Amino acid sequence: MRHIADSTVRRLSLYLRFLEEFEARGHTTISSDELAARGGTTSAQVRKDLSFFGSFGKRGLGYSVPELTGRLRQILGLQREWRVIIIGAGKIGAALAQYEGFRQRGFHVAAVFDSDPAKVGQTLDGVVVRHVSELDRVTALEQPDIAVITVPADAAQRVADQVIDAGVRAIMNFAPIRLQVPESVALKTVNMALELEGLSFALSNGRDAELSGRDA
Amino acid sequence: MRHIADSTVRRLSLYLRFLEEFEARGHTTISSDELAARGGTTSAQVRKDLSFFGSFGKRGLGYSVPELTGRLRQILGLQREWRVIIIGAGKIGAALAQYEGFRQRGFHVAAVFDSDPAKVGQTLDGVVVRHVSELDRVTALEQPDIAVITVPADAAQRVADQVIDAGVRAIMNFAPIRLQVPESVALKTVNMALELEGLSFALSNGRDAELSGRDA
DNA sequence: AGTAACTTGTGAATCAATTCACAAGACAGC
DNA sequence: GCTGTCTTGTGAATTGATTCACAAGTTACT
Repeated sequence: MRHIADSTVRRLSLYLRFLEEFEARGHTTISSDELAARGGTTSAQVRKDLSFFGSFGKRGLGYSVPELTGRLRQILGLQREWRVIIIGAGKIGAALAQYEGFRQRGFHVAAVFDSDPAKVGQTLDGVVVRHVSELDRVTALEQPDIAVITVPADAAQRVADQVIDAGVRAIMNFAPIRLQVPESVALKTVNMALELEGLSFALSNGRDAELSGRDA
Repeated sequence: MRHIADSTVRRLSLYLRFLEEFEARGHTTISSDELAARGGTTSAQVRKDLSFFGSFGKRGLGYSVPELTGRLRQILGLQREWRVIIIGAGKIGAALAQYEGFRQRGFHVAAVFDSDPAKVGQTLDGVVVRHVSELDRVTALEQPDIAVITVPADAAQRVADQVIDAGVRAIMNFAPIRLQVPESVALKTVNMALELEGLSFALSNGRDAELSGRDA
């Protein structure tokens, strides 16, 4: 398969959301135009995004909502359940552990770890917080797919190395640091301060220096 | 000023971080090459990013660390303090209210709101949670610059309209929904589920369908 | 069966971002 | 002050993403 841009994958996720809404409302078909309007893009963009993966529509008719929903789930790998571990049970880690949006979409929080003995043993939405010393043992047992790192910046790289050694191939990093990971490991970093600075820039430089990012 | 890409602004924020590290270590000058290596990009990219705003370096020498630091702060609008309000004192709202990274970078949480009477009156890191019915009154008084929206999806648009009416010109949205805002309002949306689905895609499609996003 | 009204899928064209490559400036050593 | 070594700043070239535009299907209607 040829290279798929991150922006394309992000839009596919959005399309899936909208399709689920349409499905709930009983619509059985949808046009690229309707999907585009809902997602703030153009019909050509929608068709191009889908064309990377095949031809799912019928000319003159549009797309079957259930079929396209299924295809997108398949493309995005959402047909199976992914096992997630969270390392760092601070404010953000705890919030994520209890976030319903994850479970709903098939991301199962299999374990939560922290280095603070005061936090170990606490229960977050049914999952007990374990001490990080158990990380290797539990990881070997649970075979998690994704590690969410919500530890302080100075511990993040160490934790990343550890979970990669243990076989984790996808990391979502909330520490404000650029993690070094091998080519074979997928990495996404969410940095709140960076986002806020984007807003600060926009406010300071007016609407001419417009945001071209994820939001229109 | 001509249009500045979101990706450029994001990199400028990163350069600023690295400069602060270099400054702390006592370095007085830095080359575009060093900055690039630290940020996972190329020296040409660094110079091009900076060139949108002026010429801050000396040929043969590089950049003065304190000077470039100051320039970047100025460009990003970080010389002043920004007043932030958070609407929604749930898990994520509370975590953000107490996040040190904000304060450190000049983002001052001026007020937190929630609609749940049980939450109203609680204190988050020195800020009392107020009832949303006070939103208009407090906003008129405090004149916040940025609103962080951490309410459920079905309330997010209503809250956005309300703060925009009240004069807020930048919104950071954590609700999993596409907010409609006027051209003149800067908007950033952070959607955790979307990010996780990006990882799910990467895991399902191997390293060929590589992430081209913020992480290398 | 023929016509009109739709809508997809996709090469070609355009627009945007990144990388190349080099002239021009700055300093150090002699 | 001349030579050699750096490193910036920036047009030009390249690479990548989006938009255009239209042939090719599909259905509904007559």
